[in-house]
Formats: sequence, C-alpha cells, structure tokens
Amino acid sequence: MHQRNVIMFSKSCEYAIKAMIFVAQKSSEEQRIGVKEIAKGTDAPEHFIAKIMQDLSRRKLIHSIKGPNGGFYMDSHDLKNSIADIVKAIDGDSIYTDCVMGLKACSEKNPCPVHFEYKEIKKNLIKMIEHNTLAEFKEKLESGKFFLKNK
Amino acid sequence: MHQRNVIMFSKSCEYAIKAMIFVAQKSSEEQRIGVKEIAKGTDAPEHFIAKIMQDLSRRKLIHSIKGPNGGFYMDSHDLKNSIADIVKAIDGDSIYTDCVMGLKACSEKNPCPVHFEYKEIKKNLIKMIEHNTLAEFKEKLESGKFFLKNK
DNA sequence: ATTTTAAAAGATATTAAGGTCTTAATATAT
DNA sequence: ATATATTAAGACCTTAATATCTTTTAAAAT
Ligand code: FES
Ligand code: FES
Repeated sequence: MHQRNVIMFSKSCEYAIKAMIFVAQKSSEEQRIGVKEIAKGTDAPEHFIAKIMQDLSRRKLIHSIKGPNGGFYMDSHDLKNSIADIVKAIDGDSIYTDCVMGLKACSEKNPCPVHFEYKEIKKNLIKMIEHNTLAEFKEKLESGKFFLKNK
Repeated sequence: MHQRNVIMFSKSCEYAIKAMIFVAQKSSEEQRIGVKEIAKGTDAPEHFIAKIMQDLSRRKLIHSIKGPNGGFYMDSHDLKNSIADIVKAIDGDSIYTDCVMGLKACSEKNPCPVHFEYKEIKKNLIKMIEHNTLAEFKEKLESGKFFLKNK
C-alpha cells in the first residue's frame, strides 16, 4: 500500500493554517509571538514552521519584528484574511484548477470520470476555505470549540 | 510556493482508477489487455502502471494471465468493485480516517478548526467513490461522456 | 518439448516533500 | 555602543513517492 496521510493540503499548508489561527488568537500589536511558541502550540517542527512563517511574512499575510520582544503578530487587516488566502500562498491555486484524477486541468471540455460529481465537492471545499476569516477563528478558538493539536 | 499537483489521491491511485476503468471497458474473459495498452490509454508510465496492476491483481481486484495473448481482464465479479475499493487497495483508508488539518485522527472529541465543515465534504467524497462501480463506468465511457487522458 | 509472449517480482534510480542546522540581519533593551 | 533576542535566509539532510530497469516465472502457441 502506498502510504499517504494527507488529503487536500500539503503538510506545510496544514502547519501554516494552524499557525495562522494560533497567532491570530494569541497575538496583538504589542504582544508578539515567537516561533517556539507557535511550534509548540501547533505540534509543528520548530525550524520548519519558521520557514513557513517567513513565507507568510514575505507574502504579507502576517507581520513580524526581529529582536527582543519580537515575533509575529497580526493587525486588523491581516485578520481579514481567509483560510483560502493562506492556501493560495502556500499551495498555490491547485485546489482551484487541478483535476482530481490527474488530467492536465479540470474542465468541462475534457472531463474525467468523476468530474461532474467532484464539481459539487470542489464547490463546497472552496466555500469552506473562503468562508472563514482568521478573525472568526479568533473568537471560536477562545470558546474551546476546536483544537490545533492533539490533547 | 510548495508545489503540489495532487489533491485527494496519490498518483498511484489516480493511475489505478483510470487503469481499472480502462480495462473494465476494453477487456473481457477472451480479450485481455496488456500493460502497454493500459499505459497508452491512461497516459501513465508503462513500468509504473505495471507495478500498480500487480498490486491490484494481488488484491484480487482484477484477473491476469501470463504469456501469449495474456494480459489483464475483469470478470463480472470484478466489475462490481467501486472506486472506493480501488482507493482502499492503493491508498488505504486514510480518506476515511484522516483529519484534513493533520491531527492524529478526525474525531468529534478533538475536532480541528474546520472539522464540522469538512465533515459534510467528506461525506460527499465517500459517497462519490462508493457510489460508482466499474460496471457503471463501462457503460458511460462508451458513450464518450468522459476521458481518461487529455485529448 | 521449445519458443514466444506477457505478467510478476525485485533491484535500483530519481524527484519532491518534509525537516534540520548554521549563519546573517535587525530590532530592542541595557 | 554593546549585548541579546529573535526573525530571515540559505545550505543541507532525510524520507517517501514516483519512476525505471532487469530478471524470473508462467502460460500459450508452435
Ligand atoms: S476534469 Fe477531473 S475533476 Fe474536473
Ligand atoms: S478533526 Fe480535522 S477533519 Fe475532523
């Protein structure tokens, strides 16, 4: 059997999403949060998540400050980003364009065997990631409604 | 950006599904079909698809005969298999058990941020792969309603 | 029986994803 | 100014997925 623990998003992208939700909840302009805390809070390898945070920072999805008391934080503008914005930054737009059966592109002209059934799933998937902004997660996480790592 | 051209299934699994649909359509007890044809008909690397066919054969999802006029074919029992049976044989049951955010398992007790929204998507995804049997594809492909490779 | 054909099996190679480590840059506190 | 903390950047390593090549086995046709 060909092991495979991932569906939908790359590991990097999973980490990115969880890290962004984590920072959204814990940080503010004054209270920044460091890579170590992010790694712990999301069960991600420290150096790996560091790289990912750099990516996100370069792509302006999050702010960072170096030095003592430095770290990552989000301003109100950053909080308006959705999961989809993170996915696009890390995994690109494959979720929007790819055929689930590996054809060059997902299209109505050259549909794969499951195209028309997958279409609906894809619509919901995109709705799922575009619907939720980080600001919304910030509230929800406080009430303990979900988890970023295993207990 | 972390390239990623695959969502849902491994490449092996994509090839497997397309190969199985191809053989379902082209073969019969008397008319077997060889690896070369399968590779051409599905745009898959010949030696790689050969390995995959061996897997599927070992797992009794398909029949094979060696030697002159040998090849792969399906009997009426094989045709009753669904896409889900192929996916389980190649990718295991990760599609059933995995959390989309990479938590150890998908569960209501320790739900990830998008668990409750993903739940619905997952249900449809599973319905999609369990719903269609190879026999059904056999009919549909004949009418040119879908494609196994790019034109 | 021998030859031919094609799958089965296994060894090896390549690529991409995932992960770690080291050094440089920079902001802050002292 | 200097020391310190922390991100940024880049080099490097490891593993798993993907792909190829070679040899063996078995069935069928002759
Ligand atoms: S063509 Fe395959 S999912 Fe649309
Ligand atoms: S817990 Fe993440 S999808 Fe169910």
